Amino acid sequence: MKDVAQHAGVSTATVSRVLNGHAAPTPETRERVLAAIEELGYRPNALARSLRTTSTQTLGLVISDLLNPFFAEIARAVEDEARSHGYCVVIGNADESAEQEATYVRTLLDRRVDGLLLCPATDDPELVREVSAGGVPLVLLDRTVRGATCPVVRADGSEALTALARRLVGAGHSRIGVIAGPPDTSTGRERSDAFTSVLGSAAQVVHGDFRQESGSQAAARLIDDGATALVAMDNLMGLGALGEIRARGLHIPHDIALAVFDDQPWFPLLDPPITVVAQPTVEMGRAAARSLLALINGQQPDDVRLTAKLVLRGSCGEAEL
Amino acid sequence: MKDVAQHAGVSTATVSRVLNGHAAPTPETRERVLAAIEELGYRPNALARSLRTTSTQTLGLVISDLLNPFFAEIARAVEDEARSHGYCVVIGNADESAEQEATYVRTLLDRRVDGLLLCPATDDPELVREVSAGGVPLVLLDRTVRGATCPVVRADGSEALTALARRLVGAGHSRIGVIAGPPDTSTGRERSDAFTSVLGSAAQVVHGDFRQESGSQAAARLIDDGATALVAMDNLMGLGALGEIRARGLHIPHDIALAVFDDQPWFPLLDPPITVVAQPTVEMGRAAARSLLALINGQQPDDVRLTAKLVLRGSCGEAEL
DNA sequence: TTGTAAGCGTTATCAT
DNA sequence: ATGATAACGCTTACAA
Repeated sequence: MKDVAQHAGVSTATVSRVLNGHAAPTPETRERVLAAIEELGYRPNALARSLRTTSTQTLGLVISDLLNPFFAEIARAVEDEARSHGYCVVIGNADESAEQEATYVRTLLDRRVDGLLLCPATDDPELVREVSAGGVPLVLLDRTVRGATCPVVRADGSEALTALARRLVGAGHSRIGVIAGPPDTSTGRERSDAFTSVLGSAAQVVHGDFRQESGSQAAARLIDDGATALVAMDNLMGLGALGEIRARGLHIPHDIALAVFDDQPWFPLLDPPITVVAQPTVEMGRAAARSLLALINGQQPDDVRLTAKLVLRGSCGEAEL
Repeated sequence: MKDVAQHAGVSTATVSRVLNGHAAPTPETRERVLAAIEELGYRPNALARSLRTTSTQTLGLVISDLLNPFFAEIARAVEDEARSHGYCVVIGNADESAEQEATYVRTLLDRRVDGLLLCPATDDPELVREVSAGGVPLVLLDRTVRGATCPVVRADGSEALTALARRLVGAGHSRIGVIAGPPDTSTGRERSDAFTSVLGSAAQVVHGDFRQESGSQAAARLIDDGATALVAMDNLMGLGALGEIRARGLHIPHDIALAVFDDQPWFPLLDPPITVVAQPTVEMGRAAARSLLALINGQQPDDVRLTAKLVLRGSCGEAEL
């Protein structure tokens, strides 16, 4: 910057003014400075700028699992929305581990992100408290924590799930296996509760960890126990369940019905196509980013509750109904 | 930091020494400083530290498309490797757009990442030159550019592709449709070349853009032109091709054979399972991160060339061979 | 309109 | 072993 200033025959203050679009500099000096910048290939140091202004124009996003297409879509939407407001997004991948999540949150805070988007790995409000204590704007995404005091953006699947439950019962299923998420996550509990509340003793619940392997194992147990329908509460566990069904040579929906929470681009391509509860991922991501930006700008955004939709495709024997 | 210093009755210099694990401070003072840090909940400002040390302990990763599971896996591997060396990764999503890619690269450079991992959107060496001119360590991943002067990490699929081509010809296919990537990307050209070189006039090539929609369109054209086998040169275009095949009610492999470059967890679950050329994504990501770290440490890592493997599963009529 | 200079939170040099 | 102090590259009163 000093070089640029010298080159243009001005002070660094003037260079800074030109850089920041201040009204002050004359068109002439602006011209000269711009020329010098061009010639020297000067690029401002964002670190120094941030140190001075205490604003990084950066949002932190800590997600549970980058390999989960659900979160990948969300990350993409967050990024799009943030970019359109001149913000950058730094993504942290927690891998469904509470420790790694905490590590990432702290790293991002240390780097002074202007705000944080968090998909909490567990219910524990401790980490959220820590962030809030630091005074950093925070929005929870997809999942919430006990007694959350910050805005939350999520999708409500209860209606779709009860509709699905009724449908399965109507189709004659009396032993329905639920592959649920961890009981210490809000989505893990809520989805399972919404679904089973209609079912009573017809439902049998096995908890997984939102990953493929746990889906296979849960499916195996439930099938062994005589389930005639399986509902996986997240797409990765759904993938695992599907694998187990195939491995056993069972036919969908004749031998066993299957439905999955979260849609995937390839679900319609299976035979039969998979019935799902689809979350509005893009809208969730965008809404979360908007809420966070509002918070950063001193507003108090409300919680956002979008609704997930049941998409019937045939894997629950819809054709026969 | 000043507060911590006061609290502990020392200077900020000593606090810094404790923080950075210098040998100097006595166990006693160290103790006092640590206590003060704890009590005040002090966290060092990474921006200030970086400004001073000119090291951010951060790697930049600019990938073509976060929604592409291939890149998501790579990102994950890069992050794992980087973390194990105490580095953070900032991911930029270029969306297969050269402009957005350039924007991200510049943003990351402005934030003074210690090194950059780039999956170039096109062949154009301009951006690479820009980075190199800035003296920032750079490693190319998956794709290369014309006359690249920096280390490149990629997978070689030519052997697998020629084996696949021979197999298809042996199975009697004389009209083989190739859904290739953009001709201005190294992977787009190389894969298509490797595959068609064995085929001669039996191959018909249509270029897509590495995304699902272009895969459907290319498949439609090729099928209309009488192709009896389709090979998609990336998993997203493969997904599109599969959709088109299903939409037309064609049966794999009887009506048409299909193979895809890049494996996916759900490919084995289709009926028949999809034959693929599988890239070692995790190793690619890790190798790239390692090369970059080596570069940062002043070494001169060699190019890394891993090999992709042909996985026969049935979608090319292997059972009948 | 422009320049001078202080300060953002660190680290590192040089004394002590 | 510890403490002043300058410096990192920038922004922003305040003065001119």
